[in-house]
Amino acid sequence: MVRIVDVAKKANVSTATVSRVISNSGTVKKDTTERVLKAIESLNYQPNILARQLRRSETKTILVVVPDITNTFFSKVLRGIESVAIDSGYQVLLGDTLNDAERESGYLNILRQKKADGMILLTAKVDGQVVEDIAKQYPVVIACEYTEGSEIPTVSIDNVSSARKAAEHLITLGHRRIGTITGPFDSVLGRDRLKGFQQAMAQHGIPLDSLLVQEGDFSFESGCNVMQKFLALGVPPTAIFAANDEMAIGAIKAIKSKGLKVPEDISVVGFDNIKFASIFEPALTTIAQPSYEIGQKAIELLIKLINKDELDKNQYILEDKLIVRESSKKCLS
Amino acid sequence: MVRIVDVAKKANVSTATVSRVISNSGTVKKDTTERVLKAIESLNYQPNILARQLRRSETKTILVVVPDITNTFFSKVLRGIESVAIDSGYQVLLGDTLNDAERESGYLNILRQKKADGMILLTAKVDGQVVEDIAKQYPVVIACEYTEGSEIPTVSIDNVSSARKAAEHLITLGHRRIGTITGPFDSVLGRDRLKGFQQAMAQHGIPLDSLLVQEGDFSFESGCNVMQKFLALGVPPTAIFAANDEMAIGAIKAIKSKGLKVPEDISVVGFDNIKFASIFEPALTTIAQPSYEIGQKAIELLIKLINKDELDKNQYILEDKLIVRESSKKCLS
DNA sequence: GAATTCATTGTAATCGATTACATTTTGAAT
DNA sequence: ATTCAAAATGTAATCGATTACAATGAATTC
Repeated sequence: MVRIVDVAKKANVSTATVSRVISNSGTVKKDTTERVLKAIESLNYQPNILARQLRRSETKTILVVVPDITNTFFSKVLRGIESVAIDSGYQVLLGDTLNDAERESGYLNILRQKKADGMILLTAKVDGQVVEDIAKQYPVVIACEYTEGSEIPTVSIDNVSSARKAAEHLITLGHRRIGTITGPFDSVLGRDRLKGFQQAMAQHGIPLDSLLVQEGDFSFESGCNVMQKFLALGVPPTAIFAANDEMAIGAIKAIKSKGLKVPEDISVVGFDNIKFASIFEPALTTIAQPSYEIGQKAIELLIKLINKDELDKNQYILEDKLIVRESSKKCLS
Repeated sequence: MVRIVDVAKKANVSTATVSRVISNSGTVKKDTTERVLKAIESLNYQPNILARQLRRSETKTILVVVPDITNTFFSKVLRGIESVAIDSGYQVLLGDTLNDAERESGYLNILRQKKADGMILLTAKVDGQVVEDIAKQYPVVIACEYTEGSEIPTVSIDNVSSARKAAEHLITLGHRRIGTITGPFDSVLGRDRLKGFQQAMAQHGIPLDSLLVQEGDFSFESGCNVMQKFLALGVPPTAIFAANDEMAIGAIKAIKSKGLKVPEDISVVGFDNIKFASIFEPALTTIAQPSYEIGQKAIELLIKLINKDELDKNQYILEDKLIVRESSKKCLS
């Protein structure tokens, strides 16, 4: 292995000078620089990043904790994160929690052990206090989710108002008996989207039927299962608001397999606008989150935190958008 | 920051002893161990991984280079990799190349700089020789793709025979005029799947119409575009073999938008069996790759390489499976 | 009781780059 | 030619854990 001393020897300078050349400090004479560069080239020298990291105590790595990497919403956020990261000289360490709180907390140690300079959480299942504590000591940004009263910088859409918007869309179409497949109650996301749904219903004076509020876990399967329960009710809902697209698609599959049609018999609205939402048939009416941009903004904030720059604010709310496609329609009954 | 010397001082031992306790060397007396553990606990000490890495010159990190993280096939492979990695004490550094060769080669430096102990490539767009050279110096495993005559360990299915199987399925159904949407010709994957297709046609004595072989880039959009070209032909094909599911779904969308039906008018077969293949309508006939297992096997091999264990063989071919669903049907014309 | 072995612990070198501080060189000013 | 500041370079400490080697002490053997 070629070390900095080897380069120094070859170029007939000290290691300090070589290091200066590498880091472009600008204090090295032109011909010395050239000599060093030539030596680096001829030895095919690559600085040992570990040594640099130890000395500078920085890793140029950030940890991204994702609940489900196979969900294209998250993978798009991740892509936004990664591309800004690379351009800023950072690498991305991946943590896929499989929606498991224990696994999630395991990843927190990576920060404590200084294996990453900061962390972006795309999920927050573990105890809020634990995250708060970590965030006091290390740079942390939460994306997608948002915790009230927290000091941790956040990038997300306004989930409550988006969910309200989605529900209002259905109400405006004349639906009254609306079922909702929520996200897990132990996630803020799940709770917020339910809250928005409830607000819309309340504002239009529609009483809430607790049978029509069922918890899902953001998976296709859970959407399917919950919908089957709805369909088994004496009076099934005429419309469904699902807290994400995967569950919405699951619900539609369940509806279809009962011989019913979407949107003719039951309207369905999803959330996220994953890649597949527009491809699926019927194309899904959904709330479009600016996934890529959420990722970009999150990493920008994180890098500012790492550099101890001031943030102008703590909570960045990006614009969402209701995209009306084929899966929702006027209520006929 | 708490250092090992702080713990040593508090427990009244040397740093060596603390280190021994941490690494479970088993040579430390019971009550000393307890004393050290207590000190670690009370100081809330976490070893600085950077220092350990430098000293041991290992990072316990592996780099995974993916062509497209939003493709659920790759994210499932990635998930397989990550779960085995975590269980073996490794972390995953993510490299999303966006199908760009330049970006891909940028990631290779991570290995050279010792920021990862090894690498798994889920793509290989860069010059084969470059990869070969890297693989001579560092542990590298290629998954999904496979290069003939290479020394680099590989995990994949037999793409040629799988593609042949898919094409034969269509031929057996009576199709003769079969179009294929290939992967990019600069990827082995694209070439291998085309080769399988050609073999099947040749074996059944069906002459190849070069108009019916069109290059795609594995994206939904390219599937759509190529299909439109096929449909504009004087005699369009009665069946399509697409080199991955995303393109197959794109093709089906194009077919439907012309007012034609799948499989009644045109049969379509895909490749990969992504999450969405069974959900889409018509459910996609496709080749199922054991994505999760490919990931697991790849990381197992890589860890063996890192530990300089012997591999019993260099190329692991996993079982694929033709899954016949709704998108393919007997040829009527 | 001396010699030997083994278990336990300590001392200090080491990984390789960075950088504070020290020293030398350069060039301008007088 | 001398002085002095600025520029360029060098020396050596440093980051924090690991580990080769050394040292100590206890147990065992003869």
